[in-house]
Formats: sequence, structure tokens, C-alpha cells
Amino acid sequence: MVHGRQPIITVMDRDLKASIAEVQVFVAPPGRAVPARGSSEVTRVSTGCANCNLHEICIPCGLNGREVDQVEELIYARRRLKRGESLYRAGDAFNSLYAVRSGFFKTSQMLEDGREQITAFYMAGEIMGMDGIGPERHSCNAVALEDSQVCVILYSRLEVLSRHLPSLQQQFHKVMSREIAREHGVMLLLGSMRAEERLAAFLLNLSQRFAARRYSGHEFVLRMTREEIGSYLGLKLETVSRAFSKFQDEGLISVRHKRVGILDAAGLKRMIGRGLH
Amino acid sequence: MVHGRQPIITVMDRDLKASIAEVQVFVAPPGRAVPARGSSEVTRVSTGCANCNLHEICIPCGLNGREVDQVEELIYARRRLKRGESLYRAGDAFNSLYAVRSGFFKTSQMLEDGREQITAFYMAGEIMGMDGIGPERHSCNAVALEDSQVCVILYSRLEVLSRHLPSLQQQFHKVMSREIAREHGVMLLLGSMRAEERLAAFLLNLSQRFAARRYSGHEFVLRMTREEIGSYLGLKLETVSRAFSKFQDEGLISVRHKRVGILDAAGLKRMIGRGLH
DNA sequence: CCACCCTTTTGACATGGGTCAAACTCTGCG
DNA sequence: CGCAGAGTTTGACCCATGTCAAAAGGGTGG
Repeated sequence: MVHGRQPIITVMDRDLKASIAEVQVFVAPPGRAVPARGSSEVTRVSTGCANCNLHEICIPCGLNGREVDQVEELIYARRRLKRGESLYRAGDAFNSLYAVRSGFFKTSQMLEDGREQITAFYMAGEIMGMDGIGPERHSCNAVALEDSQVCVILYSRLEVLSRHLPSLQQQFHKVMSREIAREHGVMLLLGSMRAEERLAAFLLNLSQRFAARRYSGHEFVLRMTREEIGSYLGLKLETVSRAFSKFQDEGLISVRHKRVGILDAAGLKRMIGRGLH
Repeated sequence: MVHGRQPIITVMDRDLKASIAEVQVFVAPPGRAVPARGSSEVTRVSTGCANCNLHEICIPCGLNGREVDQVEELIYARRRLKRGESLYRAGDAFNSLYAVRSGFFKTSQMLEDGREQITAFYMAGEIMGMDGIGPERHSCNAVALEDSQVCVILYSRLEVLSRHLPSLQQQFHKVMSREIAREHGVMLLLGSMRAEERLAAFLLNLSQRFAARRYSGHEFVLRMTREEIGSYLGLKLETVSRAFSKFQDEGLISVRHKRVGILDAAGLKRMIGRGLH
């Protein structure tokens, strides 16, 4: 994890410097999400979007080779975060979007009295921070749920570059649009589903996203606590725990703490959308 | 309403023709939201964004005069809808965004079993349809809650034009970003607020949006039913009705069916965010 | 490797909001 | 102008989920 590390930031404008004070920049970060042990992986070439194993999922998706090369200009820096660390907080000045390179994040909104609503979980290849563009400051908190790495996408560069690369423009608009559509789904879940339907929908969604990343969609480890799942689903942690146990009793899933197995995805799907009883 | 009406569409590409079959295009639509009775208002000049009384709120917001002139190219057509009519339905091909010119809309997602979740209410100057960009089809239903008029913004033109007009690009990104942030707010509401808090937040939000449009924020007429409010807030209509009555008893508002008066906005604000009890 | 604390599970009980029902009031249409 | 139907209000009751509590399990850091 220490190999190949060498800060290259020397000059930059004041605002940026302030807002990304603890960014770590590497000449040649490891080519993989996992810390590189062999030095063979530590090459300049392995840095870019073109060689990133996420390029099918992330921003460069749908761009051709030459375009991807240009998109690499976007990635201003990488930043590592330890579990529990904040990537940004509500109120911080907005300068960049973040693509998850490895790890897992939550974003949340707070109410004055301390109630927290988790608005999303982000995994590899997903883009965080788009709610900050309008107000020019971040409007929620982003926290790493495990040791993670993000690509810092300078928004000002994205604006300029997407004017010259129509397919990047298109891709970016689609990413924002999908975020809107995703949230519609969450609103449906929060507004019209019962506790067990919500959890079923949540597990199916996670499963599908893991599968899209070539992880197993049948067996995975939850990175968040029952309380965080509850916050996302508008439920209390006890209710989440009971629903897990019920699904297990019914043979739909296997749960042991954070380890979940999807035994009957079709059964979970049937669970959803069968009326308020 | 019949004065000045004169279809001008003669040639257009096939796809579009199909998707906006029932669009009504006017050489010179009325300059006001309300049907024009005098013919003096029916002039070509009153058509454009520059002369629209919504340009402070709508897409052209923040653009200078010359830019606004160019933005007018975006508005492909206007379309009138009667109360209850659909602007688009889930599954329809996506070609355009819609700016509300007058009237009031709801958008909703459906579950197979018929449960409906209203995801937003849109009023003058607000943009609908952005969730369709990613999937290239609309993913929810948009229905007029009163006789309404929308400006049809061809998305393909918006893409091209925003590459040449940085301030339009910026403005569009902000509009999308704000939609994301708005939905975060709704998620907070649905996930962590109690019935009365939800209604208070809803009324304050409406009040503020009416005020921004130079309508009274203290006295307004709801365009949606209790059931629709309930659907949006994740509550049953009876619960909404009871909360209205309670607020009235407490002197926070006055309600008589759809007519609402905000008597104590500060009191409503205090209502929100005081814990689960 | 151990100890502590955080997380999870489960039970018993409380309650906010859902459900069902009935009466009342608008609104729009003939 | 009046009728019908849709929308609203209110009451009584009930259930899903929240609340409180206690015990057990596991992972994390020293």
C-alpha cells in the first residue's frame, strides 16, 4: 500500500487546496482495488480509466478508446478513506464528483434533532456528489463504510470536457438521470411498501448490483449495520432484524450477521407488490 | 382559447411525429397562462422565453439576453392538457423534457398491484421528464391536475445547444442536480418524519414555491386531493385529513377543503424535526 | 490472543397510523 | 337548478411497526 506513493501536487488554486486538503495523489496508484503487493502493478499506465476494471460501469461506459483517453484528464486525483471517514459533509463547498474506485459508501441527510436518513449506498463505479452542483455545496454527508478509494472528478473539467465530447456529455446526463430514477424507486419503497417488501427490494437491488460487478449476487457481505439498513428503508433496526429472521425461516435467504445468501430470488420478488395485505 | 390557433407542423421526422401525435402547436399562443380573450395578447413576440414571465424560474434563469434568444430554439412546441390528461406514461419513448408553462402536474410510479406513489408535483417553471434520459423512455406517469400548458423541450436540441452555450449547460445541470436534492428531501420526509411533520413540511414547501412565483404563499388552493397528498407523503388520505384538522385546531393553518391559509409558518416549522416524540 | 464494546437477536408491550364505515359537502353536468 | 358522484371529515377499532429491555455473539484494537 506504500509502494509507488509519491505526492505530486505542488501548485493549485487556493480554494481547491483547502477543500481537498487531505487528498493523496499518486503518480502510479495500484491498478487494482486491493492494495498492490507486487511492484509490477505499479505502473503509470495502470492508472487510467482505460485500464480500470470498472470502465464498463463507471463514467467511461459507452465511450470509445480515444474518448476514454480524454476522459482520463477528468480524474484529478485519487483519495483513500478509512472506514468511518467522511468524504465530504453537508455544507462543504462543491468542487468535484467522486467515483467509487473500491469500497463502499453511504450518503445521509440530517434533521436538526439528529435523525439521520441514509439516502444512498454507493459501490464501485458509482458516482457521488451530484446533489451539490445546483447549490454549489454538498447537501449531504458521504462516509466510507469500509476502507475505500475514490476518483476525484473535478466538476469544472467535466463541464468543459463534456462540451467537446458529446458521448461524455450523454453519459453524464444519463448518470444524473439514473440517479433521479433510482430515487423514484426509493420513494416508491418508502412511501408504499411494508417492512418486509422494503427489505426484499433492498436485498434484490444489492444482489443485482454485486452481480453487475462480477461479484456473487447470491452470497455477499453487508457493509452496513442493521441500523443503517433501517435508516435507508425508513425502519428501525429491530424491524430489519426481524424481517431478516423471517426471510430465513421461510427459506428465502440465509443470514448470519453480515453474511447474506440469496436462496430464492424469485420468492423475494414475489414478496414485493402484493398489496398492503 | 380558440383565437390565434393555427397548427404549423408540416414536416418532421417520423419518430417525433409518432411520439407527439397530439401536440398542438400555435403560431402565437396566448402570452399568459390564462386563456386569452382579447386578441391583443396573441402576438408572435409573446411566444418566446425572453418574454415569458417564468424566465426567472425556468431554464433560462441566469442566462443573458442573447443566450435566452438562442434558448428559444429549444422550445419545439407547446402542448395543452386538460385536467386528468396524461403528458406521458411510463414506458413511452423519451424525446423531450417538459417545462410547465401554466397549470399543475403530478408524476407517479406504479407497483404491479396498483399501488401508486406520487413522486412529485410540478408547478409553473419546473421541468419534468428528466428520469427518462438514462433509459430513453419515461419511467413514470405525468398527469395534469388542472388544465395546463407545457413547453416541449426537445432533448436532442438541448444536448446540442448546451454544448455551445456554457451557461445553458450549467443551468441544465443545476436543474437536474436540484431534482436530485429535492428527492433527498422527500426521502428524509418519508423515511424519518411522522405524519404531522410530513404534512407541515409539505405545506411549507408549497407555500414557498407559490411565493417564489409571486402568488400568495399565505393563501392558496390545493390542486390535488387528500389521497394524492397522502400518496406523495406515504400516508392514507384519512391521516392527511386528520392532520389538516389538527393543524387548524391548533391555529397553524386554516383549511376549507382545497383552500388553505398558512396562519403560523413559524409554528409549522417548529413542528418539524422535534424527534419521534 | 484476549477483552471489550458494538451489533444483533428476541421478547413483551405500546402506539401511530391504517382500515372500515358513515355522514357531510362540494362540484360539475344535464 | 338540482342531482349524482367524487372528495372530505370524523369516529371506532386494530395491527404493523416502534419502543424498551436483556442477553448473546463477533469483530476490532490493544
